[in-house]
Amino acid sequence: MAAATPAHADSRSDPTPRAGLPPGAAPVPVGMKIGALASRSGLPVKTLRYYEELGLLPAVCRSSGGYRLFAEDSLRRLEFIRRLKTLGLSLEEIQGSLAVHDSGALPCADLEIQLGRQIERIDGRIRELRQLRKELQGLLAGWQSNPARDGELICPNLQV
Amino acid sequence: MAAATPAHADSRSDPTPRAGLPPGAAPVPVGMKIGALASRSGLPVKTLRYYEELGLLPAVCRSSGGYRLFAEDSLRRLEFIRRLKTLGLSLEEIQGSLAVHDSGALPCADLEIQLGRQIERIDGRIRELRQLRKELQGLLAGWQSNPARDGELICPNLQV
DNA sequence: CTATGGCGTCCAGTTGACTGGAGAGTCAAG
DNA sequence: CTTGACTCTCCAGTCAACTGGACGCCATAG
Repeated sequence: MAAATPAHADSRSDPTPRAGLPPGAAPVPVGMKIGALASRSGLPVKTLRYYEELGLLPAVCRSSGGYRLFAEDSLRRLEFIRRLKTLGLSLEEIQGSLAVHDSGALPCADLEIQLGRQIERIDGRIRELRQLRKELQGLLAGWQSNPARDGELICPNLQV
Repeated sequence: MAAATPAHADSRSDPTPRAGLPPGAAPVPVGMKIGALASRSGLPVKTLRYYEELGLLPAVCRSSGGYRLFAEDSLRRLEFIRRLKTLGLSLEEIQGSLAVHDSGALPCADLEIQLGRQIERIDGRIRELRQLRKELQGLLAGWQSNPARDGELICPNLQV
């Protein structure tokens, strides 16, 4: 069992629609089916279909049976998506960068802006959380677990 | 226009179902309708119904016409909810404290725990955000807006 | 009487990124 | 031919906290 036992050997799946190539040329598969892409990328099939539906992950074409066929570079695309997701970008933002890529340009300048914005969002969020933390801390500093009842107040510590 | 011009004078709305009270006693309304509570609390009617549905805001009873009637203390209850929401507690958590209150006890000890947990959640979240920020910062520190193309990489800066 | 407005229930939609399932078609192995 | 794995589309549900709308009853002013 040295080699030649791919879990999803999906090469010869469909009559590749090319004509007039020299016979004996290397077998160039037109694409992999979604299950192969799923197992190679580690993402669920459902997620891949969802990405395709959003336009993040275009399929090369459909097989005669209606199956999505993906190119090899779909894997790189998914890596790109995964990376940007871990950096906190939304799929919509990622789609923007991919659109730049698909237009033939490098998305780096675009991404620099997006990631810069992401830092700002994070800073804003951290500020909010710190403020909230401060408020909670202050509240708990003077907290009495068993205070005297204060009129109709639900919680005397909060004065409400 | 000194007084006596409430926007929603909903006192005499329904025949209060009490019998045998001394005549001449102060008019004690059995409750206010949802619109009155809405305008006095500043919350939308829809939200109040939603809270009631969740069990956060029990109505005293229904009028003969099927209208929810709320007690005066509903206002305090809503203040309590509002306050805890600004402190980041979920409605479910707030409901827990209200349940303690409704059982006749002070919710302070319970709340102390909840708010302590909230601080921990915040700390965790801040740590995550700081880590993410660091990663983004590091990435952008060496960022090249217009790098050379690197093979099939979508973004050379990210190496994906 | 009507007209108006408040209130009732029930159902659906919002946001984001999926996830689950039904029911049917495809395809290769045995 | 059958089986089983794989795939398709379409629809619904998840989480939270609402929000919007349709349709109909209730109550009161004129």
